Amino acid sequence: MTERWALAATEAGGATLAPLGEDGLPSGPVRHEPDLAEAVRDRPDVSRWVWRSTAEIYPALLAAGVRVNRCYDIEDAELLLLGHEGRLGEPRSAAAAWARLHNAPVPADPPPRAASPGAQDSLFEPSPVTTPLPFDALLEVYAAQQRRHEAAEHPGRMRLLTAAESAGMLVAAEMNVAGLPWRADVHHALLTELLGERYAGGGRNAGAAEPRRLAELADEISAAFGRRVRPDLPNDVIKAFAQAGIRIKSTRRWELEEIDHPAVRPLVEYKKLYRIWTAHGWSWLQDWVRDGRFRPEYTPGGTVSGRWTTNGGGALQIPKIIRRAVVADPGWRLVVADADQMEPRVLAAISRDRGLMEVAGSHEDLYTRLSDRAFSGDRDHAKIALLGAVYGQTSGDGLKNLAALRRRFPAAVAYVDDAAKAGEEGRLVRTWLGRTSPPAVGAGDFDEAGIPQEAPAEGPGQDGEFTPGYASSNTRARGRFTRNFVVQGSAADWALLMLAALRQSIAMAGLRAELVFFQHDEVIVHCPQEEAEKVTAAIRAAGDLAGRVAFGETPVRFPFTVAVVECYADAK
DNA sequence: CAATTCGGGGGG
DNA sequence: CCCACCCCCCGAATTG
Repeated sequence: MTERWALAATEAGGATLAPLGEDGLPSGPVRHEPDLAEAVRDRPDVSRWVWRSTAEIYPALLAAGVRVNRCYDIEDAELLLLGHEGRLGEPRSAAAAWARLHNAPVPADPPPRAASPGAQDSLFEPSPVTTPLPFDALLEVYAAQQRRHEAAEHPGRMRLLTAAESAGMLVAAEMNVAGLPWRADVHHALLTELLGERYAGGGRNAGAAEPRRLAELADEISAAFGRRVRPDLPNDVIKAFAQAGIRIKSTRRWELEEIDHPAVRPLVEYKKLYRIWTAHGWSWLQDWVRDGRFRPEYTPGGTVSGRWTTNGGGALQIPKIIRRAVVADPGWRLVVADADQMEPRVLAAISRDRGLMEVAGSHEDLYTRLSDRAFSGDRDHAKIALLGAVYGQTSGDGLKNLAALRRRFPAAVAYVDDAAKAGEEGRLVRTWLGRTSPPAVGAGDFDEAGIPQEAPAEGPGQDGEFTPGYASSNTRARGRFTRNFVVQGSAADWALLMLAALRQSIAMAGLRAELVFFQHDEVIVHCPQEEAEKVTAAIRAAGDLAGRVAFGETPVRFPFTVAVVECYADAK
């Protein structure tokens, strides 16, 4: 039974819904029911719910204990379709889409909601990226979107993309409810261990005195300079070094570590601890951790490349040391799974470079295999060369090694070179599934004030270099962006499919396991200890399945490093 | 006064 | 190699 139904919530908590036919238009009458969750619960055979916005409607269903198998998020699809059509920047609300269909005035999108620290209460509030729209108008937009998929460069992949990102929306909403297990007591102990006692008074850092350890380090720094220096003010530090006869351009850590001065050690230590204090200190804990869970608000596709962002709490930048506070519930485990060398494997799959596919056709470390074949066993050189190719490195040792890479893996390097060339020429590029780069920003592609640009850093002339003789730095930056976009974005495509497959298999197996964390190439599943093995297998299977679904038959493998741990910090 | 930019450092 | 890609977050400095 594969049925699609459209669903909208009414203000009174009811539902408006209708079955949909092949063309995306209603195949039966529109119904009105008094209870949104009941309406969904009563229709277990519906295979996909079509609605305006997952963030708007799904939290209410989850709060009522109702999960759905699949959905189609119209406003998310609108964003992807507009991007594919080269119209990114036009309003993406369903109301705007409807207006475009009818040549009516197009309403602007409402501004995005700001982060709401620790807001338990905001959990179940609608998250409005949206302007109201009548139900039948919404259905019109959906039907039109179905037709727009057919006009895409690869309709099948585009359908996969919108379906996968809709699944990502479900995962995000469910992870927001589950939360990442977080032991506030462990975090507190850790802060005290690192920073010393916190001075009384402050809920907030602002205005509060520094913790003891920071104050001590500040004193050490001042003593080393022989005068009072504020270590958190870069200007002050640069001046102090200048008076000591040492000229530095910035106070970045690696620059400080170059110099020989007694202030360096405490300064570097201060920076490390200061960062923890301000970004993951006591006020962070108070703002973001409730009832043993850290609940960031995930935004699937929050970046241009399709990677996710979070709307507060910095969930995707948890420092390694702070991960000691992420601890499974008693009797439960964290299954921490990291996709191995995801981006080079994806490059192999999308470029279909014979040599690179062979290298990536194994679960073994990709960089080691690469170095055995092309870099006489030097893994670091192999890794730097590959990353340099993907990032568009312009200087350093990577360039030398890039020449070797180009000889051995011509199709792979040509793939990213072509993407760079497209970017420099102002063309759009797409990920494997069809997520499309935004158009270049500055109107013309010429540099400000027409200042003549120097020739590109040619270095020792590489053969096969495509770079036109004189490209502005903006143009070259654009090329690096599109070069990286096709790889990073296609990797995000794969990760999204993997996540969707994992979510499905956990549900199908009837496990109590729950997805609690996702960070580009890494997932964490929280599960009863006895489920850990099944979860591990499910993750590996999801990776394989995602590879096949995204890229078709390919020799490329997508292995994971998996750790079953009680504490996140103990993984890898 | 609030909003924006900068410098630095965390993640992948 | 600390450079190249995508981000978030903070406090201070600067700008409106």
